[in-house]
Amino acid sequence: MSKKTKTLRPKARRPKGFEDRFGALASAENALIAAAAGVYHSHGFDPLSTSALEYADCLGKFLPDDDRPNEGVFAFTDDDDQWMALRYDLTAPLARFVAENFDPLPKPLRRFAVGPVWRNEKPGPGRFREFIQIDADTVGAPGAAADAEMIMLAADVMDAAGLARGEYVIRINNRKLLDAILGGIGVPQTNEGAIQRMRVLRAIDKLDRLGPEAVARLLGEGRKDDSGDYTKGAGLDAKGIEAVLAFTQAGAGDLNGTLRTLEPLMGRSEIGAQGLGELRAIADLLQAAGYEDGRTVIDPSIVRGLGYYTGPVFEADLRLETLNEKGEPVRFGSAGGGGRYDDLIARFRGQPVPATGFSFGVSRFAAALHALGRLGNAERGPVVILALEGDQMAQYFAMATELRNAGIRAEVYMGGSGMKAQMKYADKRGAPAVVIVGEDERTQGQVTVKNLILGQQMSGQIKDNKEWREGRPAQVTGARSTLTAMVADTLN
RNA sequence: GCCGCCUUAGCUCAGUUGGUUAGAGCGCCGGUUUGUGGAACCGGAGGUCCUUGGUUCGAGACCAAGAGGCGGUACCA
Repeated sequence: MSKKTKTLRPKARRPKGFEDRFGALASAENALIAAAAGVYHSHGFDPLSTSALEYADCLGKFLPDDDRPNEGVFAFTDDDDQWMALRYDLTAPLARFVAENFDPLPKPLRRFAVGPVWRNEKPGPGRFREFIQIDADTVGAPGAAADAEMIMLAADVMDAAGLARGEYVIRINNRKLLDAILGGIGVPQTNEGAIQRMRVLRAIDKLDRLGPEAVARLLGEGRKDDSGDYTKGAGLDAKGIEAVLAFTQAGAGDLNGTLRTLEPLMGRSEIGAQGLGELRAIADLLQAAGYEDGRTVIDPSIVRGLGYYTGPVFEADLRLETLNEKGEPVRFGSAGGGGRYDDLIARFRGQPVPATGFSFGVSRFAAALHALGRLGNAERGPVVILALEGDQMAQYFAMATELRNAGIRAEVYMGGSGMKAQMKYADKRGAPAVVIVGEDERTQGQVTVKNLILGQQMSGQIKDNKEWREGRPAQVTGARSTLTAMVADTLN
């Protein structure tokens, strides 16, 4: 044996895009989930929990000919060689659930769901490989009223999440309008046309980030970005590019104004008229319900990335500019979105089942709040009961129980360190107060309660070390029987 | 995936044209204070200078490759 044997230890590290959340961020996520769930539940949606894993084909991907179903999902083969995949959203599992249990379910089915979803993509600010979504969906409701409700729900969730008016906007569009435009400029209803249509959607999706000039190139031949990377375009001709861009820029302040601007662009297209009619119906309902106060706009440049949408789509955007540590603006993407997906369940059943929903991106929203400096301080810590005498633990536990029964968050110090370390611990935990019962107090039937917040304020004024040490500021001693009252008093 | 920038203590960063013992601030730990956190003073611990290879008498510094991070771009059903 050599003098020094090197111990091989695993390096503690975290996979990229899988975030630990602790303290204020974790509390914020929990609060957002509770707020959104409250909104959904109050609207009559019932909770549904489904598993993290699904069969890959049920999630809507075709099996691969080689080793993985798709780059975008985490997948592996089960013992029986079936492809399993972690869910990448909550909508596909809903479709599977509905198709599997169709007959006994009430229709329309109104359910909400919350949980982590996983996507194997490159992480970035507000983009994770594991993140929490909370969705509400109505299945079996064909009318525009169901879409309008989803949009109002989205606004309600933004309100419940603590945003003020003007800090967010719900942008609404309809996939059918774009279909009409594309039909008008000769994009065929073939496989090739579908690819072209997808490219157009992706190009439009980049409008806010790259601007109309770059998007025009993406709609046409293609674009070379600053890094020299080339992106193949959708191959539209000049007229087509102009038509698409004109469409995306047709947004005008209010709902009615935008609809009037859009009308002539649709020409005689039947699908266009249908899309306009749906938007009109949604707009009327939003106006009647008072949601047209800047919270909702029709914005033809909103397309949403997902391919399964068939009609109205919408997106909840933060209007606050977020900056990173260097003061540079950061794009977080939308805080939530949704739309109508009438064909998703038909995939399983063969007959159309109309559905519409909204998904709130909890993790991204919390990350944005964090970047905005809106999370505030971590939750205030518990009252800490110092464990000064090892044989008195039962008494300390009894005190903690008394405090809890009075609705006060409290804990007994569980470490093995001395009084000074216990005080430091309480400080680091953000404890508002500590309860001190040592031999002195115990033998006299008393307790000491120290107000850590007041003590901290007072420490700023005291210059002399001895003075603040011996002065024992911000603490009171009283009879053991008055513990709860003393602590409650300190907390006020 | 492609392009660019970056990598020195727990964190933020210094580190002269390559020169011998690698620094600061903050944080952490301890002491002043063996029953008192937070101010102050004093002290201490903590480094594979990302890794490997090369150039050199000599590399934290120069070169190459790799890894990781950040940003952009693509993908995002």
